[in-house]
Amino acid sequence: MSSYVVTAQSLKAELNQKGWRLTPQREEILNVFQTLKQGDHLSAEDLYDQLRVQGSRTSLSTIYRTLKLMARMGILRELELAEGHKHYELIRPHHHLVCVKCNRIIEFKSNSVLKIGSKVAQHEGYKLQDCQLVVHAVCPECQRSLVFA
Amino acid sequence: MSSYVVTAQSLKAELNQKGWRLTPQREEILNVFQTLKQGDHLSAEDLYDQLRVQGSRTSLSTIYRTLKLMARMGILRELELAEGHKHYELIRPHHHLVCVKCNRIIEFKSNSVLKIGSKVAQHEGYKLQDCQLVVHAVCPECQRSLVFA
DNA sequence: TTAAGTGCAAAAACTTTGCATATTT
DNA sequence: AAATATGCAAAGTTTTTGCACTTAA
Repeated sequence: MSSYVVTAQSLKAELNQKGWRLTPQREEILNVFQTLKQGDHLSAEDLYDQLRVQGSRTSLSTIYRTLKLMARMGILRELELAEGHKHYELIRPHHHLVCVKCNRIIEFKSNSVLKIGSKVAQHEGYKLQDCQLVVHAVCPECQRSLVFA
Repeated sequence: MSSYVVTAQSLKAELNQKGWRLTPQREEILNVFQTLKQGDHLSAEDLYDQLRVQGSRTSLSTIYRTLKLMARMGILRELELAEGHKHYELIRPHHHLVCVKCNRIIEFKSNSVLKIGSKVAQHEGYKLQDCQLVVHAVCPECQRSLVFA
């Protein structure tokens, strides 16, 4: 998977190779994801707000376009862990344990899962881009609470 | 995972236990999923159309409400495999290999994945509800085509 | 009987698009 | 210079909600 280390440089190279361009907006967006702490993911709106805080004037349209582009390129992973809208994060090999009641998320790693994903992809002649296990479960606190018990 | 065999009866029991009700609409919706062939998933709109064909007058509102309810109960699995809207299917232990370019989907099984999921959940004190691996990759046809190459 | 569920229509939330302008290559 | 990208505003989709009426338990 090519995306373990994406830099503005490598992004530019990859874009140019396809006749596309590295714009300040795309670079800013990549930068936000790169400086995000592990386990965080952003929605389009989150990203918009964050960029505003940094003084950027990038529009929501551009954000949506860029998010989709980078997801297609295999740089960002699109997540639908909780209710509502999509979230994005840089593709890194890790997985999610999500509480179906309170949406709390624990991140974990597993080489075995990656191996299984690679094997399946290879078996079908697919070229692997990302491999993500989502475990839905009820966290200890929610098991004790009576809400939706 | 309790949902391997959901029947109208067991659904009614589970609902009543929480002070909720089994309505004709909920039963119809469950029935559509039960008669769906393996590998199929429905969006809210799909389900609405299908119910219409069968002569049901169930509203879209009710469909959305029921889908969300059954997903929370651990009967349905919420999927966000392709672009656009959510899809739903009965929870069965299986996984998805998705082409990131054409969205073609191959379904596969893996006991190892389930084992990993169970172990992680248990380790954190979570009560397992569902465990799903999604492998994103490029299918052979799309590797050959030049679109987004 | 009565609390939960439904349908409708309206609103909200999220995402995409057309077009004129600005920018990378 | 030429084609791609952006911003804006408008439109499109998908999902949620308020409320009066209905219905399962």
